Amino acid sequence: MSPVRTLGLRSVAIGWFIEIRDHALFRLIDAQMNKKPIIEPKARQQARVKIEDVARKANVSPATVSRVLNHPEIVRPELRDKVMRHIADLSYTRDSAARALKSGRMRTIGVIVPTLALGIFAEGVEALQNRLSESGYTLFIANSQYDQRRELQELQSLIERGIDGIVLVGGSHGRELRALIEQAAVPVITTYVSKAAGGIPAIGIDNEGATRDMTEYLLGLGHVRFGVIANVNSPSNDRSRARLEGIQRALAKVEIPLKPTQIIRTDYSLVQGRNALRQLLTDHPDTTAVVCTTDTLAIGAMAEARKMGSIVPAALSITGFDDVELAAQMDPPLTTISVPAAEIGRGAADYLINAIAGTPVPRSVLLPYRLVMRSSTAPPRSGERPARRQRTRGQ
Amino acid sequence: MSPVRTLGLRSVAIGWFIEIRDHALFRLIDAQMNKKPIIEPKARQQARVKIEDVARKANVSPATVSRVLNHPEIVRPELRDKVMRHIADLSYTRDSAARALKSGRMRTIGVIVPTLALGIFAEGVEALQNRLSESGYTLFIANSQYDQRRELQELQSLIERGIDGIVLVGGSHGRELRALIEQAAVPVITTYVSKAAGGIPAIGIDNEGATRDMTEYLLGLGHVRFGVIANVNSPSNDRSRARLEGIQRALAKVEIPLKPTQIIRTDYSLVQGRNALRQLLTDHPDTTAVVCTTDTLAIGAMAEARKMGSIVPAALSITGFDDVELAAQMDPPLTTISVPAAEIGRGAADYLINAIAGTPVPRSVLLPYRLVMRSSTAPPRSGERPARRQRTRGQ
DNA sequence: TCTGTTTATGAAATCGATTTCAGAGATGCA
DNA sequence: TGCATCTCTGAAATCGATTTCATAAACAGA
Repeated sequence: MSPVRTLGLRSVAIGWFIEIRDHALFRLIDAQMNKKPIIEPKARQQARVKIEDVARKANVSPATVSRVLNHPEIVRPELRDKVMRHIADLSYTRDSAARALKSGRMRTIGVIVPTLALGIFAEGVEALQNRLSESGYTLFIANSQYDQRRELQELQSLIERGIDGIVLVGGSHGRELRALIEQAAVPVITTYVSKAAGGIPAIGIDNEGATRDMTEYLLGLGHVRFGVIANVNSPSNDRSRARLEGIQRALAKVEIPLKPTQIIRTDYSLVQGRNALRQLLTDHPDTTAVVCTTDTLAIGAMAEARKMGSIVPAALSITGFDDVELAAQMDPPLTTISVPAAEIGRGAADYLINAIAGTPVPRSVLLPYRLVMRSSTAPPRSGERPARRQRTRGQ
Repeated sequence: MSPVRTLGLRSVAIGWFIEIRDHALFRLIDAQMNKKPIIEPKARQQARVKIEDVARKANVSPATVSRVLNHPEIVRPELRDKVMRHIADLSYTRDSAARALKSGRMRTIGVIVPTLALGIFAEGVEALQNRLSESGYTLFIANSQYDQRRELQELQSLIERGIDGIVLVGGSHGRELRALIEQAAVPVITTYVSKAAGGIPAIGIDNEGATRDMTEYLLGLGHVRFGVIANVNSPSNDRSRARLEGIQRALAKVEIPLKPTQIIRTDYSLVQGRNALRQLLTDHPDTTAVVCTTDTLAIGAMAEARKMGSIVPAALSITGFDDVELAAQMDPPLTTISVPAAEIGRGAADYLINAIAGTPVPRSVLLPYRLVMRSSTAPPRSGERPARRQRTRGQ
């Protein structure tokens, strides 16, 4: 192919319409034009056992074998047994591609999570897979690294794969993504949130409500000088933003100001939690309560507090969000919000299975969270306002 | 269907051959016989755009459209552009089932991990998926919950799906599983170990060597009274067994006895680590070094040590394995073995991609681990033997 | 024994994309 | 100009399982 032709194609393609260049197929075409070696299909190593082979050995027609597999009750028992024996003999398995082609069903669900590094997502995916597996579905997994553009690409790839349903995380997805889903006419559900943009059904908890509760609990203990550590840096993480809002609302309601410097906006990691707490206590040494939007940040904050000589909870109350396994084992154990990740995963699976079957399904499911009060929180040492109730706590 | 017939089939089926009952297809048949509603295929929501539609609109044959998509360089540029335009117009995507049926390639890899709850597996899967995605592959995920029987079932399901390659974890897999893989003629690689039964290629670290190093390091510090906490209860977890063996060999070499009561055999969890340490110190109060086969156990052990008033590392050295994010943030930071999980995932992906393409591939890959010396280890307070070198350590 | 019904099975069409094979048209050379 | 060669495109076969339709066999009732 001459360079001129390539140029011609390129300019035309760009000229028309920007979306054309994004078309999933074209990315592959580009790859091929650039001679990036796309893997060559290799000849099948050995003849696969086909339904016809079974049929021949059992002296029946392929149709009968198919019926034994798909509608055993309409085949005469002796014949059925004979066919089953031969199926086992040849250890025949059906070709799912052919099956999917004929039936139009892949029996496949896709999930796109921001990352698997978060235990809470890993747990949800595991529950999702287990439930799907019970119903004969298989799970495609992809991760977006909190990047909406990448989420869109992965989704495109999954849709091309012909998935029957898709599980997303969070409520903020671009219009492009919603259009893609709509056009593919694939059932979707988004998870870990209670509602999503564009009317996508959701299953999860009320993140804002949870931190509002948490903040009110701390207010109830008598705290007035708050600090917040929130991983709100990635635009697609609406969970943490909702959590931050919950804190802000609860404080606004009782007219306690929260200055920008009292909110550390950061990314997600233990080390970031450490740094955040250090900065917080440097800027506002009189802080008595730190609300974190994830346990990881809270655990980092606790580690740093210890290092800085600030006793938790006597001098400083710290709270988390997620209730990871470690939270209960910290010293002191961490007060946090428990998120029913496994239930979310199972619920998402059930939703999609029903939606695919055409069974009526609820639009969205709101699951309860639990405020788990442990010993990382206590009344402030000397409340400015009289503490409503003095609780004694261990450690 | 009459109950008699059902009975007949059952007894016959059981009578023949136990393996027959395990055949994947038969599980589905059972489900259907029991009238468990298997999801009914629903009619396609809307007529999907087919290659023929594009061909008609562009006034070419389906063959040409296919060529534009698969071998663009052999189509005349003007024609190619026209076809591409119509493809974009109709936002046509090919039916992957039909494609897979014709080409015999699904462009799909399957992975079966014991669980995703372990960060180290989640990390590996994430790296695996990312690398595969770059090459146009999609990843099926399944988990075995450390159950070999379940691993076999999931594998069967994946093979029926027509996967082009399979990633496993660990080196101990039943003969049935190996037979299944062999028969399906699917490239396979197992991960996190350096070698596997049945000649399955592996990519990972030398688990035994790692704990041997760790133990020798502790011996070098002057420790002689050891305790071991090992999650060796699940039969499929050969990693932890190898780790336990590494400890035993290192001690045997210097003729330090390790009584059965000095080895706590347990499951995998933080709480189990706590309990194990308590029991260890109850039975052997003079223990100075505890080697754990995972960080989670070690972290649990550290928490319990603190609670029991045993100062780490002054009174008790504790070591882990995996180097999870938290390990470095503990107080004191945990001495452990760093496992290159992401590298393992990437390596597995590369291996399979090459194997599928027919490129020669190495049989196995041994990756280096790192012994990360932190402050949870120190010379024993009063060495029986003279400590070779006194190190001062923080905290 | 014969007709009408039910039941069980086989032949053949079908799903959608890919690819072989053959032929139409363009081009090169004598 | 005529023949050979090359390039490009279309018709049709193909992948493997499912399912409709038709038919053979079995059976009931008269």
